[in-house]
Amino acid sequence: MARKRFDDSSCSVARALNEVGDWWSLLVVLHAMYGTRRFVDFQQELGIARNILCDRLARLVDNEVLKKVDVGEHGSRFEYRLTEKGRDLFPIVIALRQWGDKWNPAPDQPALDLRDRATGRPIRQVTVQNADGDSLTVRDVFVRDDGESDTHKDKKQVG
Amino acid sequence: MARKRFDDSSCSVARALNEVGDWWSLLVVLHAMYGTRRFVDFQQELGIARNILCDRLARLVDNEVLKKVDVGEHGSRFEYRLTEKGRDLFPIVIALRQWGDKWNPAPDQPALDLRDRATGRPIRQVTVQNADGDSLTVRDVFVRDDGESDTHKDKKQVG
DNA sequence: CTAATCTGGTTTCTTTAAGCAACCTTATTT
DNA sequence: AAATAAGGTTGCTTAAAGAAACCAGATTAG
Repeated sequence: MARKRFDDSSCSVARALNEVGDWWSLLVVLHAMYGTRRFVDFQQELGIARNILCDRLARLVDNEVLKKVDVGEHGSRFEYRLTEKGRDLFPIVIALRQWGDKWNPAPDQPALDLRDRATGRPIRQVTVQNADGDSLTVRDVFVRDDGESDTHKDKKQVG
Repeated sequence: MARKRFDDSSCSVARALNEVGDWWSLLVVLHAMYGTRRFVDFQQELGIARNILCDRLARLVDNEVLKKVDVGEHGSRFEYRLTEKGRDLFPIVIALRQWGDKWNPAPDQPALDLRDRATGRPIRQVTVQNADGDSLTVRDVFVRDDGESDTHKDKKQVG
């Protein structure tokens, strides 16, 4: 597995995937959102190998998605907490969850029922929206070229 | 790399990552959204090894994210097109792009300027919203337990 | 009509990462 | 004082990723 790196890619999706796009990283972030903070807890909840967890935590800390906090009464006790950058992954995690619930629902259990703490009402489906808040599909969006004026040329479709 | 599978995981995020959570799959989907449909085009645009591309395309087809269309005049010409399930990954891809643009902006190029085809105005930041359309953070959301009544117990924080 | 090229792969080989288990060090608990 | 817990590290095995060569059927060029 000589993984290809995307650090230098001009595509921000590729660069994002470089930081959180492997099998474990987003799950670590997800569990951090659930409230998990300790090495052993991540390890047990995820069933991840310890050396891999070490590596992932270190990379997430390097990338400033997590921060390692010395919470040791006398050292040697740590917590991994989400940074703002990490918390900003929230829409991505939720969108993934909703996509999974929609297209690969668990055979038995119902989907997690996520709600607004303030009102107790369910959250909305995560969507891409225009300035008015209307949901958009792939086909409704185009890439505006760098110096594009008001005349529309061929509008490229895009993700 | 004896990768761990999450097919059977009760967590829909894990199951989603099982389908599109590896380094290449989401990039293939992204380029499909850009309009790419042919094997060679994916290969050149992504710089992916051909055998890996084969594998990823096959898996995405298996998972019904893509469909393989025989567009051959006399066979032996194929296109890979997004299914509805695949197109439904749009918010995830856009959220990833926005996250990448925000936290790891490309040194030189500006971020892609995505706009609503109908109005020409920029799209919004993808967020998690409550029923009224207000944006929510991790802390604003909780998991409602299965048979939870109206009395609130400990509301678990969640992603 | 033949040779070159394109498309969509498959095969082989090498490198590297994932997984597992054992071990280790510094607290803290019993 | 011995046992346990936290947070790793080390070494080994397995499996996946990458590179490059090869291949067969269709198309195009000469």
